[in-house]
Amino acid sequence: MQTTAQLFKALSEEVRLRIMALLIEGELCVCDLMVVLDMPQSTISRHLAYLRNGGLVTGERRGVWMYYRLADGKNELAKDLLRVLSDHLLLLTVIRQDRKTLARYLAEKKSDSCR
Amino acid sequence: MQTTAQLFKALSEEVRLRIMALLIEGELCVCDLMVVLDMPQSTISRHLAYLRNGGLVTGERRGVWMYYRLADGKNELAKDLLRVLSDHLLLLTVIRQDRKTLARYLAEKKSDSCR
DNA sequence: TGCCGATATCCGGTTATGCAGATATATAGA
DNA sequence: TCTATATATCTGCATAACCGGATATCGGCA
Repeated sequence: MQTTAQLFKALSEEVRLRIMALLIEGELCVCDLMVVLDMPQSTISRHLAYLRNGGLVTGERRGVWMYYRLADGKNELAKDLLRVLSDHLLLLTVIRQDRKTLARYLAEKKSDSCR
Repeated sequence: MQTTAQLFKALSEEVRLRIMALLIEGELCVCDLMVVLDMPQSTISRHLAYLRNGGLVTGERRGVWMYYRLADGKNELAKDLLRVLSDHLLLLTVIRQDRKTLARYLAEKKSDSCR
């Protein structure tokens, strides 16, 4: 119950929805998100912590970088919500814009480096 | 976008999830919810306002009483979420307990009166 | 019109959450 | 071990949301 409310709370914030939408495309590290969303590192990191606690994303350290991806965990509700949500998010202007920014950024970015 | 986040925020609170679960059974007035949830009127009313603003429920005045029901509105996301959510809520202990309390209360309650 | 009960909104106090800069932790490489 | 970089957490402050009691609004009825 507590957990269910927490799951919704994790999704109740614009920045976090934008992060979720970007992660639908595939895993990203914190510095990728900083660039695409143009926000300070501490802000990104704290929002990721919310999503992590809500069981929506998982982080994996790979060398210096933390890569985040959508959680494909045991949480049935999270999975169902994500399916419904992703269809919806793709219709929104902000999200489409973010995706374009991400694509442009990934194209320029040297592989293996984060800058 | 704003609206999407607001929708999740409306569902990010235990009391509001409990209200939603009770309304799945059918429409209820504020005083019904006061009895079942055992909370002061102002609290119930304010939570209903959140749900109303999120487009999740609608209220209809009938005489002195306001009856609330799940919104079957134009909001596609809300509809999808509700479908997913209701399956999930029925598994939770708190929700099952509330339903029992509601059933007992409705059985005793004189029809047409609110007490 | 005037009263009463049902509901919505206001008030104040407390707690949670937002942000951004500062600091701590962890890893890679010299 | 020392340094540099990436990320997480802490700090301080502003805003929003919680709660419950008090007050305002609205409909029904005399």
